[in-house]
Amino acid sequence: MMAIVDCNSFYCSCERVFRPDLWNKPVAVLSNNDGCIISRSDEAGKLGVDMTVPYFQARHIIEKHHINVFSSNYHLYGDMSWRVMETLRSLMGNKASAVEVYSVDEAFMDLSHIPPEALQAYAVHIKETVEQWTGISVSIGVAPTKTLAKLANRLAKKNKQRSGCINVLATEEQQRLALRQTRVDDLWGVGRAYAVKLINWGITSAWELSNMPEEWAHTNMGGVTGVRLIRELRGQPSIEMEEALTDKKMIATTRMFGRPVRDIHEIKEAVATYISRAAEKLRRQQSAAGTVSVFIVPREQDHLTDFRRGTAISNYTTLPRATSLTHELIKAATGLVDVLYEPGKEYKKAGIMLSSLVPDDSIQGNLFAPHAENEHRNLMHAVDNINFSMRDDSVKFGSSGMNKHWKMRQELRSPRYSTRWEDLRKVQ
DNA sequence: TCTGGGGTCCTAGGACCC
DNA sequence: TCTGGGGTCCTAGGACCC
Repeated sequence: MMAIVDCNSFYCSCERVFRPDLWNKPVAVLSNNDGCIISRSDEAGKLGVDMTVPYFQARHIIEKHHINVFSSNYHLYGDMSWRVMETLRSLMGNKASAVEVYSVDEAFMDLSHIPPEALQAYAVHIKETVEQWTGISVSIGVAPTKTLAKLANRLAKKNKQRSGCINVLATEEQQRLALRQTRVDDLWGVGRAYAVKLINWGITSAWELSNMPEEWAHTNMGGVTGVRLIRELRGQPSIEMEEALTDKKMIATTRMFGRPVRDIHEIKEAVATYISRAAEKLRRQQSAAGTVSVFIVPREQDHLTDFRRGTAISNYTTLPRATSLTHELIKAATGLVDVLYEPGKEYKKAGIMLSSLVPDDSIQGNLFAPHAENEHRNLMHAVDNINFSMRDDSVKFGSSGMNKHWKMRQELRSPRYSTRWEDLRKVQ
């Protein structure tokens, strides 16, 4: 059997761990740039704060009910996430393959060693341990496949009172009932596009979908992906547990600007800053990038297009040799800005992507490489160390700019309680 | 006025090869 | 007029996830 452990209103819960005065109070967390709501507590939900609505639209409700709002604080969430995952790993005896970290607030666990009659009690044990050790409350779904576990968890969250945030679908009877209660567009693996298709075909419940032939799924739902989905719904495991800690295949950094930008130098500063951040991640996993892509999004036509897909203008360069050196990557990226930028236009967003990642075998320096190259590597290493131990961006490249007028807004961020000494919570 | 930021996998189709 | 068959690799784009 498979379990999914999912933190409840994760970002809000993180904010509350260090603020007991907010327990049982409505809380909401904003996306980058204080753009929209990306997490809200149950209390805030009941007051009418919906997920993904723009902040400016929810603002009147927030002010009226004195809802506590925070800009996102990824240092805090990242650290709390690590604590939760470590707790799960230790519960599984630190067997690496038994816990798969699926996202910042979710993990799959392989419970095949637990006898069916003990699953419910074991799930309670997991929940209580995580809550006691980390202060974060979780919901748990248990079922024979990942897809059914996700479905079980959804139902558990929908009715927290009755379920106690735990739902075990051990028998076929329970699974069938759960499938009947779930709409097809609420399934893990069915997004907006497939939902429309399915409903047009008259398939509305997960149960109905699970009864469709595999060949049908193959032609109509993305080939093997659709077949896997159907099998998973029928209780045949078709999505395996994945290796923990695999290297990224691509690293991206993209941001909205805090205000529209028309100056090419500011765009280049932003791009250089994003590259620096991505290159740091690149070196952390000991990779080098063979391709650098850049995109910028003009402000015009805002209302004509889906703002997420936007009308990004993009281009990429294939480097003569894969590299992890920030200044080489910056040079390529700012060169692309020259190609993409049109004078007179206003831009609202920019982003970069590092791809064609390969292991950087020579990251330790290479005896036969030119002297200068090793110097560069040592420099990068030093910069990473300083920025890690002191403060972000203590040391940075001049091309990243000093003033950063384009920088995103983040006016309501909480302290980094658990990752910065100076932000440590004080107790009287 | 004000709408996030990462990622992954899969398929189709073109280029190219023998 | 009539013009094979099979394979691989790569890329763009669609779909999904949180």
